[in-house]
Amino acid sequence: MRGRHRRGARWFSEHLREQGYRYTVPRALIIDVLSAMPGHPSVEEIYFEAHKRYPQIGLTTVYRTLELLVRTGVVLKFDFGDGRTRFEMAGAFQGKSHHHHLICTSCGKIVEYTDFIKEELDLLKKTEDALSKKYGFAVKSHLLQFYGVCYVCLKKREQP
Amino acid sequence: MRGRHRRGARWFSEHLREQGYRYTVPRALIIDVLSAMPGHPSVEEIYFEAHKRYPQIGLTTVYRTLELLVRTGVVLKFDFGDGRTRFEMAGAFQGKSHHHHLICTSCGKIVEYTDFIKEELDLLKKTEDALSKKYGFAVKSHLLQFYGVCYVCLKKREQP
DNA sequence: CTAACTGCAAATTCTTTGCATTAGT
DNA sequence: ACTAATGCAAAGAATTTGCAGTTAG
Repeated sequence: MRGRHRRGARWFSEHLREQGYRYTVPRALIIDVLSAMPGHPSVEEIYFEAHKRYPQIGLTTVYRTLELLVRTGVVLKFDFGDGRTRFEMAGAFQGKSHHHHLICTSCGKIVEYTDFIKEELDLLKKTEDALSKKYGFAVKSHLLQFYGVCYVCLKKREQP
Repeated sequence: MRGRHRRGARWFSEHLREQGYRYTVPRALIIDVLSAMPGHPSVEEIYFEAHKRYPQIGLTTVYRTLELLVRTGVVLKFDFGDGRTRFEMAGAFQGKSHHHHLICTSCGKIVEYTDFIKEELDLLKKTEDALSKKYGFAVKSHLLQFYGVCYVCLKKREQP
């Protein structure tokens, strides 16, 4: 894997331009910052990092930029149920492959798994096609998450 | 299907009691109201309906009760991306079978589909087992949603 | 009886909007 | 230059919390 698909600033610039958007300093920065952040940062966390490098950035801009990047397919948006929206670069822009999430409903721990993904993706693709046909939808994406209790929390419950 | 699995007040009463909770008037009412509501009502909508029959109910109680019912597996909770949390009775309590959702990101229309579900559930079950083993999680549930643009919105886009 | 539950009001938290200013192309 | 994008302050919306009074078991 190792960044094989990583995209440079040039690519993002063109990607945005093509869709009629400008490639601005805050946008470049947010892409850069998010690409370097592990896990699934919230708006606040992204703002915090961006602010370190460019103190005049506003929280509003972070909100608006993330919304734009999600809309143009550069960033993925998740709700893991902790009350804040979380983000990550779409796989292809980070050298990561497509993955799904396993969420501990007790402590919030998130595991990204890629095992078993191939079979899942095949079935999801098949389902997408069938749904498109049957309901006349242009299906664009899917969300698959598993919820449970992680081993740490399981142990805590046994002997509290 | 036809309510084959529908549960009566007695069942809910015992279900809550077993877990150490009381079966109160507001709780009974919310279960009743939600069971009768089609689609995926928000907290406000559930409150509105409940309020008709029992005007002294408070919005806070609706929030707290739904949280409780979700926690005890009676109700399912969804985020379809419109900024409010949405709910429905878990399939078995409504005579509905397990289903997934197809969401129009343009107008918010939700389609519940049950086609292909059997195959999906088989694979999801298999994945749950594998994830449980590999990551030591006790997997409790999953969420699968498809996003796209419905035919109405597709048409609007062609000729605006 | 008495601990759990309720309802109100106030507080919090996340997110969006309006608008004057700045900056990309 | 011309318009999209930004940043600030203020508004808005959903959800949570504190607490005194009520109710189920």
